[in-house]
Amino acid sequence: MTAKQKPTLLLIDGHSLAFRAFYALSPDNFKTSDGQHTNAVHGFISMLLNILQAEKPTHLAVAFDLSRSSFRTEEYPEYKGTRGETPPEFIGQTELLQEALAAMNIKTITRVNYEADDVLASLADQSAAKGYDVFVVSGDRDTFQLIGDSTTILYPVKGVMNLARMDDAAVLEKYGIHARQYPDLAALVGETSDNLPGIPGVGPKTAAKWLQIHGDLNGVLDAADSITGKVGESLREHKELAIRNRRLNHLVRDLDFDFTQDDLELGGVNEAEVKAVFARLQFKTLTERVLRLRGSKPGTDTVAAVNAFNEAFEVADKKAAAVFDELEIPEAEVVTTKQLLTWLKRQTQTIGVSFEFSGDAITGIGFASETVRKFWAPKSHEEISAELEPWLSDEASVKALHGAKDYSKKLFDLNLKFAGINYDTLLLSYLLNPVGKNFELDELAMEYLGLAVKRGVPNQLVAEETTDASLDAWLTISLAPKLYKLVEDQGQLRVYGEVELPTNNALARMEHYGIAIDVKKLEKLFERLSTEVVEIAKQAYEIIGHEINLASPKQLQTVLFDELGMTGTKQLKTGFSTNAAALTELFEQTEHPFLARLLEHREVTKIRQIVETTLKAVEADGRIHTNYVQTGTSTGRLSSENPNLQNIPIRSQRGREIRDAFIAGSGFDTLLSADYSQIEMRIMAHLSEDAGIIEAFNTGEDLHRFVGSRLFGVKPEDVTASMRSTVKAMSYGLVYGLSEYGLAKQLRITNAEAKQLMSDYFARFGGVKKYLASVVEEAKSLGYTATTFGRRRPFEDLNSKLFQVRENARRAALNAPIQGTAADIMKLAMTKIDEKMQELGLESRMLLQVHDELVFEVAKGELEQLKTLVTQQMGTVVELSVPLEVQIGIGKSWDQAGH
DNA sequence: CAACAGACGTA
DNA sequence: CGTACGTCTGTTGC
Repeated sequence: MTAKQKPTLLLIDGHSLAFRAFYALSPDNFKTSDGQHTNAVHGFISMLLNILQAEKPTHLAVAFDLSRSSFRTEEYPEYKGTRGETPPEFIGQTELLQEALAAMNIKTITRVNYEADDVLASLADQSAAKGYDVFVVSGDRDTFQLIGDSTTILYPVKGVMNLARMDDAAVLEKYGIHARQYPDLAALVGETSDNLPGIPGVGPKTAAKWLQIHGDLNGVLDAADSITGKVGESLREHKELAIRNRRLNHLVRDLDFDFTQDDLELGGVNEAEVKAVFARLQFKTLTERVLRLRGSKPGTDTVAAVNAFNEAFEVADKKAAAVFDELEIPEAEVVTTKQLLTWLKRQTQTIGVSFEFSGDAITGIGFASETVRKFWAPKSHEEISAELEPWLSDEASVKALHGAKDYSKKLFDLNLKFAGINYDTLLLSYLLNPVGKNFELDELAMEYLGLAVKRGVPNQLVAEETTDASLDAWLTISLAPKLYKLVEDQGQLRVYGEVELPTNNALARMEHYGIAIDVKKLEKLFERLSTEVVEIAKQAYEIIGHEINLASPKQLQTVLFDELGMTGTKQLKTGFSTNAAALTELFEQTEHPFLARLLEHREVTKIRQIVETTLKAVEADGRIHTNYVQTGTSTGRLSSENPNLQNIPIRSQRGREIRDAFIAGSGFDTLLSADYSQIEMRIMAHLSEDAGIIEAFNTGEDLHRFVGSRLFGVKPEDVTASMRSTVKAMSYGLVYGLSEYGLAKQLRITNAEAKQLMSDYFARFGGVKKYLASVVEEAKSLGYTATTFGRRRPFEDLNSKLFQVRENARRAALNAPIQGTAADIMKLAMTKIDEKMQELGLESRMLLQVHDELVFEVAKGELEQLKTLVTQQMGTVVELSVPLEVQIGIGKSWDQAGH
């Protein structure tokens, strides 16, 4: 058979892909010098070029919705009614996109009263009938009904910008039904994004099961009477919803057009037009990619357009941060040891590095400059230490890594020295967006480079198939200067260079060392607690006369609120709360002995559970090596995981026994614990410049007693315990954005009393009031808060129309600079202490950080020296208007070292 | 088996 | 309706 290329038509839902691009790329990074956002246009064109390359269509059209109204909204006004307002950054981009498409000689189609998908459906059907292969790009799953032998849907999937190729087999695999049945399934299940509720209780699985048996929606409805159970009942009751949904999700396939497929044939782009339009968009290499399209027509070029283009880029180049170059990923090259060393020796620029591990062993290392990718597979650990370690440990060989701490720790474990790390793209991206959850290289490449990295995922459009370390190294070196520039522009260079980056070293060492555990002691404790649990549970069962699962809130609700007839206090989604606060309140009302047993059971099982996970985390060296996550919080604190050593119990006696099993390891004398006393209140004093609070700290008087005496107008010695605890609750509450309502609830007073208390407080400590108000005001106008070191946290919800959303943002914004400054201070102290300890060659080690506390393992004869060093460094990292007080404790265990 | 809610440990 | 976390358990729905 002779191969003649079948004509292939590519149809795109314009809004759908533009929106998809908008959310994949940050608008902040795609802006022209006059402030027009272009991320949606850039992403769209970039995606389009990828598809053209991958599918090689001969014909192309893009359909746009004209407005939100269509014949569907006429029938059902709530259709798509849940969609929010258009984001302000998106405004104007549709028009720009249409201009860009026009310049590329791509036909755009709209139709009054219809949605873009109806246009696509009609074109797809009519073209398939004429022998075309058809690809439809749409984020609307309703288009699955178009799938056929010649029609395929390219559907955007989550994460980085990718398109899944949905044919009948793919739909069958994902949903268990054929593509033609999909709209029936959607009708039964409903579509939240279109504001179309489905049959209550019916999910995709149930719907698929019915359709497999009964063929289509009509079949299911006809058989409704024979479907048993709750869902059957629900179906009979709500069948008209499904019928309506099916009518609305049916795509119109017979629209007439005043053009033919021939008019959609891809010709060349109009070079002058493209240059003119793209110059306005300030797209540089994207323009080159477009002009490289097959059959570009240079004919109508004009001098003016070319000049405009060149001029635009002279301006734009100076504003490099606003302009994106389309990047070419270089080919990876596998190198021998000799080739690698020769190459490394010649490099003067920063090198991107990424390691590949198998277990603990290094199996490969990627290296990259902006234009080169190298991959080296060492033959042995010895080869690494002999050949590469000189470069790895060379301070002057500057490196860029993504997540340097984890690599440093692994290299410490392998006894390799590692230095010269100036760029950590993980930390840089965290500083740019500390609220983010995903800091993976691929995601960052999409957001900051406009680059969709493909790693050979099947069933997706693949531009580049590779998974090796050299790609990570190249992405790292490509991201590093851009992220660094952004961090610099935001004034966060200090927090990066002085706080985050150096903290890497201290953390890598702490994780590498780990903390010693008295395993026998914990095992005994576990046994003892288990016995207690059984005993307490037995007593509880006897009281209510039967056994239940005391860990099940649901079963507890039945016992408490049905069987025992108690009146619940706090309402949750699933019924009344059974948490400790609620149980305590119930106990005060009823004095029912079951509640006492239950509360004790809760405490003991919780402690036992922590003992169990702690024990499981002990490694072969008898120590626990937690993982500190430097990107784990939105305020700048660390978090600790696997296991979390920042929430080991201390308040209850049973809990403290766990701390008693955290001990100094063999060869070490004791543990030393150093903590900042009341650091957040001190920062509040400093930031607010409130004379009263500052005086309290400077006189050395107990803070709460001092504030209490001012607030209640009595002598400090006459402040009663209850006055002091009221003041303490309020002072701490303020750091967390406490409201009158919250204060009233906590102190069990009326709202009016709480209001009076707060206004008295603010009257005496006016600086605090002024400061707190200014934090919110500034965050509202700037869109972020900042610590004294410049660490930012963005806030978008401070002007939300929804009370709860707005209030949540307000409280978080009040707290962020305080908690964040405390975190900065602690990280800085850790770095200084770590550096000093290295410098002095101490054998003692820093092991744990718990936000305001550090735990050290003290080597013989070093106690006094370490004590002085730690107190000195922690106390003097920053100069505040109040002293930074450090408390030191020493003991054989963490519990004994605590205070 | 995964996702969610509820609970609870820490600063 | 006081901030910031991580982990476990039961439950639900896949």
